[in-house]
Amino acid sequence: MKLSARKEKILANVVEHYIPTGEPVGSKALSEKLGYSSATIRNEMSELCELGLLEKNHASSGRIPTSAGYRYYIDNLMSTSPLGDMECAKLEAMLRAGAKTPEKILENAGGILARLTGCATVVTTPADAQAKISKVELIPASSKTAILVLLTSSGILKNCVCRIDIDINENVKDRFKEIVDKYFLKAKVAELSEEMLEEIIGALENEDYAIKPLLSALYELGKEAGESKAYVEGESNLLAHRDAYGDITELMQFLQQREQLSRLVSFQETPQNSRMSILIGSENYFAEMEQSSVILSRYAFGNNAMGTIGVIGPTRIDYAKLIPDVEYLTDMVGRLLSEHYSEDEE
Amino acid sequence: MKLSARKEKILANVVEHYIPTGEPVGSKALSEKLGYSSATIRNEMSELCELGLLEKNHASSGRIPTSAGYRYYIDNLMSTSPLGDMECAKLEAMLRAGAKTPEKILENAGGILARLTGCATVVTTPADAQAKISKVELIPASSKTAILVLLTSSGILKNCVCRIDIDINENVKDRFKEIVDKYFLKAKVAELSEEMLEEIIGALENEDYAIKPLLSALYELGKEAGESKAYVEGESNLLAHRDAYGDITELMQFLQQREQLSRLVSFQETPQNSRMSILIGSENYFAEMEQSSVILSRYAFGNNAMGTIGVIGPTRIDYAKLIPDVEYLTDMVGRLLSEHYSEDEE
DNA sequence: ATTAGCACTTGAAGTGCGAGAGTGCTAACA
DNA sequence: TGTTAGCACTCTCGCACTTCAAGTGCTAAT
Repeated sequence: MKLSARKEKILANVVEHYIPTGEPVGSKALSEKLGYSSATIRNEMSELCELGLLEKNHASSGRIPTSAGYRYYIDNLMSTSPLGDMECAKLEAMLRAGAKTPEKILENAGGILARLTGCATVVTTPADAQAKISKVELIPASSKTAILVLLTSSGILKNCVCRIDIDINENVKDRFKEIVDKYFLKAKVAELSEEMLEEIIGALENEDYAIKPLLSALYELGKEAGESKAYVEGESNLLAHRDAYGDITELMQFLQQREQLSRLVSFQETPQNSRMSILIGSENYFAEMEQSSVILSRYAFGNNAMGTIGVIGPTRIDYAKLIPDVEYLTDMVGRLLSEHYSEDEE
Repeated sequence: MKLSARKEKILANVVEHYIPTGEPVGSKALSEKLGYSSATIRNEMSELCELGLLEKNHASSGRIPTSAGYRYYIDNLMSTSPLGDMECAKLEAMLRAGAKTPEKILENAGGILARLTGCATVVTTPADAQAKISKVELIPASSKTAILVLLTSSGILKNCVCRIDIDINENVKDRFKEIVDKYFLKAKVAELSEEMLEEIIGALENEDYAIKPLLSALYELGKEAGESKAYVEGESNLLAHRDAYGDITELMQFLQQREQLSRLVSFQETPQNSRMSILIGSENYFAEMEQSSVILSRYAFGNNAMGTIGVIGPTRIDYAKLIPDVEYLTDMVGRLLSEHYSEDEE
């Protein structure tokens, strides 16, 4: 669908007026700005309504953009400008300030983005379903407690504490190492399965049966390394945009369900071509997100591991400003994480 | 302060009527219920107002309890009944379901309590400032990355990934172990200080200087083990109680600041006698919490480590129901964590 | 000490009305 | 044929006004 130049001008003006003010825009205001009479504008707007790009709140009020309207605007009309050097430097400094561990980098990034944009942000932990288990360590912490550490080929590291009911002596360690070498090492995390775990446990000899908890825990760690987990930050920022929502309670409740969020984010990953993904209002799969837009971008580090960072706000968020913000922050996060994990460069 | 039996009856009835309905209660309703004439009730209520236990929203509407009113009610008039066996069993099952790691136990408990109470919950990680560092492990993960593990005498375990710019060979390990043994092992985490860290780093010989990041990271881990961190769950539940708040935005924003929350919770720890702590409305130190109440309880496990679990809701929450809920859940969490960590029993 | 009665206060809810913004449609115009 | 002017119509919003119910404080009687 290609609009006439004049329709595009009108659409762009409606969007750009509506986003900051939240007020429906009428024909008169545009007529002054664009030099056509209000009647002409009205005719054009009426057609834009029929095309599904604009809509009215009630029979007689100004027009506001529909999801499709925003979509057309973003894809064809909007121009974004990259962040200024000053701002980049400031963000980088903030991001580096608390960057002691990968978890903190992500948490920090979410918080910074939330403050920067005044919206809620979602951050997912890095994961790579294609990664292979490259290292497993078992460290006795006390006589019957051990720490299990797992490292994948893409640089993802997971660990947990595990309790078993026997002494962790050399024998146990050896037996564990044997099983790990045979079944877990070099295995793709995506290919770990309940069945496989049960098979391994089933094959345990009697005296080795006590190490079952270790194997279960290891399996869990592997699974975790393959699946990214979503965290939300700055939800309360959305309360400031309450006027853009009918009832904001639904949305807030939705944002507290991590599994749902993971799905929300993973849905975006289908378009393989671009790193950015924008879903506007009704484009979102979830009914609770109908009045919201999501701007997502992927970060990557190490060998193929990646996660997502994004903002969630009302459909009338300032796309032109937020898109570069999100983009820059994901870049930085990827870079910081690489610095943390990489072995060879730097 | 001791009230007459009749005043107590009136106060109790006001509180018990106001909590579920949220409506100010007038003299007429009480007169029917208590058998005194409305005028008598009015006189008594007027005195309760002067005592600061009741107040009016506006010159001519029913009375509602003040913070002091709730306080008197809770301390002297309220009776709580323990949870039923059925409910206990259900909660225990839910809690055990996802209880694979200590972190998950806590997260899970927060979520369960939030759903159970319809309020926000706050959970702090276990910490013990008096604990000593009992074990430190350094595990090379790749040529220049290592995992650092720290265990305290009270059973708290912390770990992180650390990157240094030299190969982690036997030499480095030995040197690190030497320093750990000398300065960190058996040290109280509360006594770790920046100065001490700088002193240690200052004393490094040239060739050892590269292990500085390891020492910094270790210091951070020790600090973390001594300080508990607060997490909130179920904030969106508070939106359902919006009518109990003027503007809920302030509160929501407050709940997102982890440092503030830690303070909110640590303030409660002063009364050493009891495990439970209830702060009502203006009893809270923070202005943002003026319209909220907090019910906190401590869990403990292992050797002296403890944390807090609690609910946050409007001042007119159902104390009689929530107090046993919180109590039971903290007990369970303590027990579950003990099962995870304990070495000797079970 | 308790109660009945009465005047008064206050907020909530409903009504009516006019202003303002904006639309759709028709007819005139270049 | 595309554009514009004009007009009747619609809808929201704020304001003033009324009414109603609930509840109070106070005084006087019991």
